[in-house]
Amino acid sequence: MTPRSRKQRGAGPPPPTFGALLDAHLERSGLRHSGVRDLVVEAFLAAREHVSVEELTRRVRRRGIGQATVYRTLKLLSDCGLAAPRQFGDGVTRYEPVAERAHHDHLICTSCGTIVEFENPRIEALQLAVAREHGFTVESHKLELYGRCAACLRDARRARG
Amino acid sequence: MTPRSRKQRGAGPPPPTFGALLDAHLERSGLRHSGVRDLVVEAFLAAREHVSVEELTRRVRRRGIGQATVYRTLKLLSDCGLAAPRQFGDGVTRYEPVAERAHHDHLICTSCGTIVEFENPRIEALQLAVAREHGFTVESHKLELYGRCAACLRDARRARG
DNA sequence: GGCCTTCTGATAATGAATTCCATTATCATC
DNA sequence: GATGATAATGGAATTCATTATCAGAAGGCC
Repeated sequence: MTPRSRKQRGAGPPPPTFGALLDAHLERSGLRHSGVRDLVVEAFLAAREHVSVEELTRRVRRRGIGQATVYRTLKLLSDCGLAAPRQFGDGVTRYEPVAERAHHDHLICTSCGTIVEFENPRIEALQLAVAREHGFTVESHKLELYGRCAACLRDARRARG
Repeated sequence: MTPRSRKQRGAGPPPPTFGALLDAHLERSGLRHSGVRDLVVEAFLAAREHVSVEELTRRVRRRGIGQATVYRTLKLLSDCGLAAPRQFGDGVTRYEPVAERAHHDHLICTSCGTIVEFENPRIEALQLAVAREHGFTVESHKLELYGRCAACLRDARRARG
């Protein structure tokens, strides 16, 4: 058990960092550290939007990192719950980091592709209630609302009249 | 304009049938009728679960229908809003008929793959409210809750102790 | 029936995701 | 610091779902 980065300051439980959680998973699974993986993770965290493997590969290719490794790293992060894969219907899987901030859901404009994030505790509470009614426990969820954003609605109105 | 199946009985607006809606779309788009397509649609409606192209093809192949046609037909139904594509994260797109009953969402067991449908008007109402706050209009949505079903929870408990 | 267009089935093509394999890097142990 | 076992890597090859192509069949109007 590595004792590194076990800082405990002030009141409340110690906040586990992204790196610490990843380390824990690596240890648990008998995996190793690697500089390449660190670079991919770093680039992943730096890209704050929902990033595809292709996009992320483009950002690390100049350092000689291949896309197979990017696939593997994102899958690794998904496995330990540090990244969430999302499919918005265009055939490519996008990933976003979790554990940095609260869970959120998405509004997707079917006209221009804009993605807006939101969170709503009341919806989350109702989800848990529904699951319990069916005997389920909830590990994760996806909520996506597809429609037209304000700008596209304005454009549509202007074009019509 | 084909006047077929325009039955109007009792009070309230006339309920457009699945076939009538499809006909309207075909006419609007300058497409034709075909016996093969009718067979695929029939098989699609007969399979009430969320069906993949592969599964649906298996059910119509003995009548000489190829999977390219199944893909095309399901895409056609999606285009006119009579089928809804769903991706549950296993890489295959599943379709389900709409316009037959109210919209519903899904509980997916991450252990055994069971899919349970539910609907919750309060969640739907909150979704509309959230969208309005962001200036969006909602055309459709997807809500999926991933977790463990009652049976798998029971098995897990038994295996543990 | 003739004509034009759409539809169909077989198959090739596409593209995202995974796997293979030879090489390299990591890390506990000496 | 050298060694050995094994995970990690990059590029190519492969898999698999989906889409495009094309020649021939079928729908629908005259």
